[in-house]
Amino acid sequence: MTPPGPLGYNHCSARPTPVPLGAEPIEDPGGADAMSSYLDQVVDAIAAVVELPREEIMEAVQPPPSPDMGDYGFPCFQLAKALRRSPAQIASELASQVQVRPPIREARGVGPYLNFFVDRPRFIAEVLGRVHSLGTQFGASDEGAGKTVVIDYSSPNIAKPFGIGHLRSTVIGHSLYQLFRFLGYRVVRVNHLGDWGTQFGKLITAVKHWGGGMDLASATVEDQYRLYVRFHKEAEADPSLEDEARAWHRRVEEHDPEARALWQMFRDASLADFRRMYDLLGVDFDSWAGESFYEDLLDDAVRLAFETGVAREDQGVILVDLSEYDLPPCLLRKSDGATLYATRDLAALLYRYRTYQFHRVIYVVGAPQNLHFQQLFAMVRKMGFDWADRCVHVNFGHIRGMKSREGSLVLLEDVLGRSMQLVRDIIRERQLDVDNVDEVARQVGVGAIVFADLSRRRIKDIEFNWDEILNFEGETGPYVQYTHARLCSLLRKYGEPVDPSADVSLLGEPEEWQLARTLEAFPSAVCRAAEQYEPSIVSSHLLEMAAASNQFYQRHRVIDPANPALTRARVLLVDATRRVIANALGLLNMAAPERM
RNA sequence: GCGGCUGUAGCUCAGUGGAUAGAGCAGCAGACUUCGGAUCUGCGGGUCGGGAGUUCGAAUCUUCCCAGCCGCACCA
Repeated sequence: MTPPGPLGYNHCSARPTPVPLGAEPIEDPGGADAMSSYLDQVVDAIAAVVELPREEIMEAVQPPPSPDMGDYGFPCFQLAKALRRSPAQIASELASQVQVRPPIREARGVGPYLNFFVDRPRFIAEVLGRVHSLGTQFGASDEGAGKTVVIDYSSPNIAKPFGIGHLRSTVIGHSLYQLFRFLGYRVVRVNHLGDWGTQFGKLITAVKHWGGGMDLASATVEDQYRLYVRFHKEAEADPSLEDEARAWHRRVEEHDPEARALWQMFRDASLADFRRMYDLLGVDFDSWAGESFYEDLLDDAVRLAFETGVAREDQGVILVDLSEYDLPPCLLRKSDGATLYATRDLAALLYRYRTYQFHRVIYVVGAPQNLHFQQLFAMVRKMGFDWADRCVHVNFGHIRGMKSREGSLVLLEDVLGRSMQLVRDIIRERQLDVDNVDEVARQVGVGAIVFADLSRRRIKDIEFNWDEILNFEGETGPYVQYTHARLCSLLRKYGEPVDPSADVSLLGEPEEWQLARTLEAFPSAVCRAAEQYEPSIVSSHLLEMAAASNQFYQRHRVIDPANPALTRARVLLVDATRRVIANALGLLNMAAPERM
């Protein structure tokens, strides 16, 4: 389906009023594009000499491939066609015509491009001043004030243990929570637990058949999982087991005491296990209203579907015809009277709108359920609710190489455990100066797994690979965290307070300029990430900042007793970098340890 | 069969219609006798799945193929 448009942001395209010359540290509580005034000035300069709408110029201006070619570039191909002269000729003519005034320092024709150089010291001063004054709020905004976003994520089927496959929804959803909160939205985190349905009937059937000697009260999730796998194995030979499972599920729905007690037991055991994993991940929810929560609302939902004239009875089932949306019909009640996944999701969606009056509801659920959500949203639209277009399915590719029904599930607990152990090993082998080893092992070990997941665009499938996920070098979570820790170490060594009034015009090295530019671009990366519901935009920007930081660090000495002024300026840059990296890590729900 | 997603270096992936398609991993060769080597530098490696079209300009947009994955009413 076509996702609804962005949340009506004006954040990313907003043009704050240009900063007057000599302005003091910029006050912008919104924290929007700090330097868009530079782009504005460039566009103004072009607009004054070219017969093109401002918006078109804005669209066309882009950064040149190399910093020594300029800071902003305007391609002249289009003009060449209209003016019947070569683009290169036009570019150099325009270069001599445009008004060059601060903060633009120079305009130059570079081949077919009209390139601009800005006042870099001033640019750097503004970025660093802004980061210093806004701190953890650099990149944040209040565009979401008064708006509520409901995010449904993680939402595991708790008849199975927490597998690595569940991780994607959990970390993408939690990152979106951080992003939207950062942009000022009120965010309601909902874990729509899959604690209902035939899968529990299967577990009950399995325990009835093969769980004779099992101590049900102390059964672990692993025991449950063995039952689950065994059920699917046996059901291949004996399909009547499936009927039995459906019957047990119906008895749960009908409040049969025995069925209910068994269901409750399985649910409690699973939930305890899941909570342990959430604690490890640092993930929490505002609502744990799972499918069972909507039990009493199912009849109402089906009734409403009837009353609005969208549902009808057909051959013993209740369904909603969606042919007008080119979608297959959606079943709300089976012929045995039991409800389905779609029924519960419909009830949940209606409940959520009533309860939260959301500006947007986001479902972070795998791409295999694309059709399901198209049907769900089409159903509420057909029921006449105009908020149907505020519902978004944020889908993602699945993790391949595991089949939970066959028992080849990779458990999240094992992955996190091995990752954390690896961190401990590294700390011991390298004799690193870390006193809280367990805490750092958790931060870095978990961070590695989380980052691996969030650093790819969410739609892509992931092939699970131990070697790859346990590699901490290159474009990885530990790499970024290490960069941060090393900057912190540098500041510790410096030992004095950071001086926000340091003379940053001394920062003339290419690596310093490059680093400042990546810091400046952070707020707009945050915007794009939220607009596209795509945390990987934050992670790839984070990698850029880390790379720029490491290149700077490698080539230039920061603390130089012989040059205190330069030291102060570089310390300010280092401090700003460490702050922005920490902000970005926070948006990915990763810790920023100061030593590791 | 119908629909959707994906296809870029050996592998994993970036890539606003614009300048010489970039990173990391793996491989090889290197780095400051002082700020942390989980770092940095260099080298090799590309029919951007294929064809056609639109455009001054296409990895990017349109269309037709091909391949892989996913989905298509009594599972979730």
